[in-house]
Amino acid sequence: MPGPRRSITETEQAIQRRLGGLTLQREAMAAVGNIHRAAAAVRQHLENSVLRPHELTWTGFVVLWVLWIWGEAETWSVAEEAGISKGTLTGISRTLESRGLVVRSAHPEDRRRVLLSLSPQGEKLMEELFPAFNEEEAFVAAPLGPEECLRLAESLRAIVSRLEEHGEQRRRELLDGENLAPRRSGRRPRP
Amino acid sequence: MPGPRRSITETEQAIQRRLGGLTLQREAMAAVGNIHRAAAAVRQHLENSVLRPHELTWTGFVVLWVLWIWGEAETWSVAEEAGISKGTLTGISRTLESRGLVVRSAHPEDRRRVLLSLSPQGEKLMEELFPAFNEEEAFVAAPLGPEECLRLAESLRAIVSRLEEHGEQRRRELLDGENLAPRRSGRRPRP
DNA sequence: CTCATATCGTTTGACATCAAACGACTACCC
DNA sequence: GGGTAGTCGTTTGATGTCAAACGATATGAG
Repeated sequence: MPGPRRSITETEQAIQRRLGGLTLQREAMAAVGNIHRAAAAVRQHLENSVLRPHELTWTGFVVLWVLWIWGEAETWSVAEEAGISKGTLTGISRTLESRGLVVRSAHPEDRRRVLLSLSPQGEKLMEELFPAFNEEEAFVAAPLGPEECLRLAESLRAIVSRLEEHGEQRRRELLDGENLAPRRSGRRPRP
Repeated sequence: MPGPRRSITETEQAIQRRLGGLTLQREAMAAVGNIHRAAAAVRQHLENSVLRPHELTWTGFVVLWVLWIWGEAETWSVAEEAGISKGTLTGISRTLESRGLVVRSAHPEDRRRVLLSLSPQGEKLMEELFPAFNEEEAFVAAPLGPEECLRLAESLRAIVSRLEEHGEQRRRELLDGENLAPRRSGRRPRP
């Protein structure tokens, strides 16, 4: 870490100064802001400690993890669990398959669908990787202690559940009137 | 939300089954796993509610936010605060500059450096965008209540601080012996 | 002054990422 | 049994992402 990086405390003080006048929900802002800071910091650490020696990207690992936990699954379900779009999963699973970690097989009853599962080699990798990964999870969470970890997990779970249950409706309400132009990027209709 | 998505509770039960045999730090795993689930869910919600009508990406917004809070800053510092690499920032600031939201100016004493700041237009956008953004932060954090928000923020801050203080050393220890091949992707040395 | 070394932001190449468009396929209706 | 409406995974195009290489500039030593 080379430069004089601003600490998280300094950042929060600067926010206070900047927002001196405005009336805002400071608690929610602190919580949500720190979720992202923590997620980025933890992801960076895990990528550069556990994953890099195996040349695995974060998302690649998440996909392997999903298949390890849930076993063989259809692609749409894997994308959902991994939190990525189905288009992204196409690329990821292509990469993982080329490395021999994942097997793609046809659905027996519907030729549109594809089933993903771990290869024996992928299974073996996860058995080695997961304990190391968990070791680093414990390292980053060390200052918290078991009880605080569980309370943290519980609070975060409440946020995820809220969005699972009410997020889509909320977005509909917010954007109802507004005419959403189609995304600027993405495939173009043929002329 | 089309398909029968697995809930976060179902996921945690599946993890329990899969890891029945192994000895693991379950509390840390639950905490860290939920940090990422929550971060992804919240980011998705904010992108698709507040940011999309303005055609802003998440990272673009974060960069604007950093400049808004801190004022004019050098690029390396902005990249650090935004949690992205300096190479990525080059692209982002190019995009934001082309939209007239950000101004790039030369450092008065060092012609290698570049200073970034918000344009008046960018300033105006943030004054409009930030309250809306904060409103959605409050929406996602609604089930928690102010005290729980602050406790959540505090726990996350402890994790970020731990990595700020001990992360690099930890990675050095873990990877010391291992010979890290240079990243597969990235620019190649010319022949 | 000169030359080596360090550091800045940019470029590069490989891949990730999203949503819309698409082709292949299934399912339903009459 | 012939259309057609819906759903699957893939392709596409724009942008994001990283770390190493790079060119331009600054700094320091002799």
